[in-house]
Amino acid sequence: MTSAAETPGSEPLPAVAPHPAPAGDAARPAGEIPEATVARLPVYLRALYTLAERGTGTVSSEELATAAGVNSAKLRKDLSYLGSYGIRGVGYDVEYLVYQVSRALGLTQNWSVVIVGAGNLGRALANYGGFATRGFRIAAMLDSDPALVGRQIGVATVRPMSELEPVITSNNVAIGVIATPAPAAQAVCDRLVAAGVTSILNFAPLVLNVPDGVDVRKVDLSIELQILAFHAQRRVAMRVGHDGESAAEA
Amino acid sequence: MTSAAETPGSEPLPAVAPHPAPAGDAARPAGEIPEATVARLPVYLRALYTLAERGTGTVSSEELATAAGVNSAKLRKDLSYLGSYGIRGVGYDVEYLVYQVSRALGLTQNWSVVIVGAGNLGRALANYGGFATRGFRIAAMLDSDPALVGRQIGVATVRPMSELEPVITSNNVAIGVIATPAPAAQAVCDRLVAAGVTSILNFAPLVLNVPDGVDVRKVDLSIELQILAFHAQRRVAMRVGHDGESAAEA
DNA sequence: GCGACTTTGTGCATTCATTCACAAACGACG
DNA sequence: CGTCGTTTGTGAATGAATGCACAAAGTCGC
Repeated sequence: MTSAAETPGSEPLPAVAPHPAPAGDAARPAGEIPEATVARLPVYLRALYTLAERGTGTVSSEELATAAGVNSAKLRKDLSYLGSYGIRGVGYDVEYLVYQVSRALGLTQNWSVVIVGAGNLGRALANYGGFATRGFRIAAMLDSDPALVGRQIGVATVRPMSELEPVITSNNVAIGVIATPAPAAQAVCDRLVAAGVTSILNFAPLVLNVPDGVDVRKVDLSIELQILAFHAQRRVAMRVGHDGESAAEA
Repeated sequence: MTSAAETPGSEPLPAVAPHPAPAGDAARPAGEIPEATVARLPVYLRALYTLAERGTGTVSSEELATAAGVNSAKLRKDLSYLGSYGIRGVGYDVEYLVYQVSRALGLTQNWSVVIVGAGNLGRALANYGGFATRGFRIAAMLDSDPALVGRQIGVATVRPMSELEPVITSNNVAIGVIATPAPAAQAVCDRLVAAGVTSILNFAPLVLNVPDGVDVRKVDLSIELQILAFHAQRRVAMRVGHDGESAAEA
């Protein structure tokens, strides 16, 4: 009973439906998925992949929520923005939900990515397996350091910065990853944007300036650590405060 | 980043509060700082450091907000949670505000950090300058691979996993960074928690299970890319919809 | 075919976050 | 010393996200 979870009854469930929308599930309410939901969909997707590998055919919102670390009402509401893909009394078909979430996230098409900066971080990214398996292809890896150019890193070979524009246009690259030191990042960003990149993932510790229509997300180790420090500090302060006064409740 | 920028000159400005509030008291105005604000404080802090290096003495909420990429009302409200540290008609004293934000975030004390996993990512972290300059000290770097043990990476030498517990207790480590492959992460996490770590920064692509009282933040490349893909897809869909082709829905 | 049981999807209340808009506070200047 | 322009700090309004609680919709046993 691992697979064989075809949609019961009427709908034949197309394995892959790139463009055309089947009349049945076109019930996207208004097309608008809240940002907070979008941020959680990849987490659900990963949990679903894990379940699928384990051979699970269907999963309840409760189980999936636990696996994803959220509460079940939130998960159901999140999924409801994509459509009504569960079966009451049963749960969600894992494979079908994988497809629907992937489609909602835009992962049914392949995305080409360039990574700029082949330092430690760039290398870590290039070697990170999670890229290819989710529909992201590293079109090129670039660095301004001649000593690095030509080196093979993961599946990519480091190329000189001069190839940035041609690589982007010829591969139709929409996503750029900036893994350079901070001083170089804005200039790199400008070149990416000028070459047509509209989505940027920035690892350099600064605020990038981009024109409207360009989407930037940042990943910043230092910021995450500082947030942790804040909570750690507060924990300590609370403990001291409670111990100092009489502990009312334990 | 050398913090030894020359003093702005206008004011001597001691390390503690000048006029408004008495020095170093623990009397936080109203205690609770919203989570969203905490997440932005490090951004402000970095912008402030940049301004300080440039020799700027005071900054208005408008300027600082621009530098940090937020709107000025939000910035003022955020800062107001820390106290009333601006001067009306003038702005904020940069150095003073650096101190206040640092204190709010708990960065006036030093935090010891262990990094588990000396692969590409772990190495990138160890070489990342942003650690030491913000009050974070790498107490140790650990890896289970004997081939890596003993290698010098940045300021740290890779040690065997067996030293995890002693290092944590003897250095009073409160923060652990997990930069291992996903399959190893939960076990590492359990050991960190058992050894007394209460704050964890997780780079492994899975949801960690921790007891109450332990704070986990995750950084996930794959998730960020997927969020970018979602928006990129929507941009394309909108453009197509406008041009006339009817593949917009679903 | 029917009732008991399970689980989804969602209306609603509540909490959290953002933004507006303005009075109060400040320096400058004559 | 009073007026003027500037900028903060914050009530109040708006908007987004969360979580509860339950009806609707399904399965399963008999």
